[in-house]
Amino acid sequence: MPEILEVEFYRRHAEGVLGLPVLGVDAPDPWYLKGGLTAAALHDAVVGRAFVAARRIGKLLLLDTDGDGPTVGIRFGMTGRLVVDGRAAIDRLEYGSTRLEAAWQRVQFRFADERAMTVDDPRRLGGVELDPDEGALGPDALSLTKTRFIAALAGAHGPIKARLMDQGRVAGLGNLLTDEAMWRARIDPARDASEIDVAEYAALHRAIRQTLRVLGKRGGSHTGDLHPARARGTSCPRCGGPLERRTIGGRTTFSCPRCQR
DNA sequence: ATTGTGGCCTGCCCGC
DNA sequence: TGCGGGCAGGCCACAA
Repeated sequence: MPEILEVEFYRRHAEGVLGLPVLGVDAPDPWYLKGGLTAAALHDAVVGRAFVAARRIGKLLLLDTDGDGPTVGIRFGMTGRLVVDGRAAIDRLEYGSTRLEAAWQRVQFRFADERAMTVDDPRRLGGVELDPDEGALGPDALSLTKTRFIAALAGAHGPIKARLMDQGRVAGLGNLLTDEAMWRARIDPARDASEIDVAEYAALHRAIRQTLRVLGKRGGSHTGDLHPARARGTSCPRCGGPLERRTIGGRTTFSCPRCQR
């Protein structure tokens, strides 16, 4: 699913249409428009303008328009893809589909010469809104310093994994990346955040940085060392011991009870 | 205020 | 071969 790495690929993909005046907007699915946005309002807000910057905070893609125009915020849920001129930024999406069905097009921005940027989302778990609340998100995981990471988790309670996936504390980590980082840091995802000491938070920060760097190079959040073992009855790729499958923070969690303490 | 839970959505996969 | 049920999880509303 799109986690921070995939959305960063989408962001770079979106840079291909910067500066092009928007000629038209299609938004056939009202459910996909969030924060009271309507297809007519979206049309009025962006047609005649150009996107001038493609930013990203965590999993939220932000497209700034020129002049005093609004910022278009796009969330991709777990199956959303960004298609520019008929080409997807990512071919394979875990739990998604490789197909591009016309019925899955939720929002499309059209430019001259038949060019277009489309949000394609079979399961409709994503959404588009104008001027999203950027302040509700914590520091971005791809540019996260150790100091800001520790500050972001200060005072947190509950399973550490749930807090890492809390976008208000750290923005960008989803289920797969969090499991991979916790496995690399050798910390039990069920432990209470308030009982993790500073040295462990430093190790966790290093593991997050490493996970994002390595999996980013490999091509996405589904390329982790732990990922092939995300099935019942599998063993730890490090120690060979049996992996544990639990629900933590409402999400399916794989961890190694021998390696992770 | 912060954390926990359920539901949304629908393609896909497994078992019968 | 077809079909039904379970599963996937990012995000939000709501509860505690």
